[in-house]
Amino acid sequence: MSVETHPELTKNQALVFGSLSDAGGPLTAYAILDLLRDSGFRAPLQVYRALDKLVEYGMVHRLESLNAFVACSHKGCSGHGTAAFAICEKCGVVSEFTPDKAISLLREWTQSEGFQLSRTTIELRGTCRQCTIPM
Amino acid sequence: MSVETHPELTKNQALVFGSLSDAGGPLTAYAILDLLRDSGFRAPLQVYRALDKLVEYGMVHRLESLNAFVACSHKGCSGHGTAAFAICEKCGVVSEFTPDKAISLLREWTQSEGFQLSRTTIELRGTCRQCTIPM
DNA sequence: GCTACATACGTAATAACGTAACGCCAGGGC
DNA sequence: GCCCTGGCGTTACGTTATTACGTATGTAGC
Repeated sequence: MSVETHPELTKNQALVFGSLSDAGGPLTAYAILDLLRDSGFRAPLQVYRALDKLVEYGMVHRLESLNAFVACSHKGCSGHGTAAFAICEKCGVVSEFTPDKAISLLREWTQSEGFQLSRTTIELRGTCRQCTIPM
Repeated sequence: MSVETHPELTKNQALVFGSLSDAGGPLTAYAILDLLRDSGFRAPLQVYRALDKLVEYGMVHRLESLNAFVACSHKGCSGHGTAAFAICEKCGVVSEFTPDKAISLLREWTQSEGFQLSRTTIELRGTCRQCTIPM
């Protein structure tokens, strides 16, 4: 896997990716739509189509437990292994990390079961350090 | 944690749990609502309220990536450690398992980050053994 | 008994999330 | 030119989840 830059993004894809990058955190599809109304977006499908591609390219992750999307924390990321997310329920901050060892244990289980793995979702909910005993 | 039976379920909770147990697989809240119309259910909230409690009791799991719910595979389950789910995208079968080692590795990460973990979601998407090369 | 509180419940309305179906247009291969 | 593909715009719709309000029932304190 190279450190290649993105496939050329279309205008809509670039706008959506820009919103997510600027936000620095998760946004729902409808929040993105609202942000991009001034840029000419009118319908959810415009957002979802762009998000589908961005997720496919590995530049954006979907947070299933939030119905939201977040730009991959690796700059200019063009795809890498499975990521996990820690989501603070107090402040909403999302931290992305790659628990390779845990993921390979999960992969071992799938192999022993004959399960062909295509996508892995790992999301941890809780309270981040900042929000516990904030003094 | 004892092998105690459930907290007494209310009528609605018992109906919802019954639907999920009988189904033997995941159901959406609205699918449950339809199944229970004859039992007097009229509105989504009746289902969601029961599901909230059942999830709290550990008797039902929510599958985030499916927006669906499934009865815990342990009979008379009254709560146990974090579970993971393998979801076959061909046949829809969901297998529950408990990857303790992977989970403790994730927990190690949260501890090193000072993240207070409250809930862990692990969902694997792919194709089950039955559905790969079905002959 | 009576009040205060908590929990479950029923209903209506609405918000939030996601998709199907249609048609248009631009670019590339041949 | 002709066909194919991919992205786009729009309308309408389907699915998932919650807010808000009112009622009923049980129980602890007095």
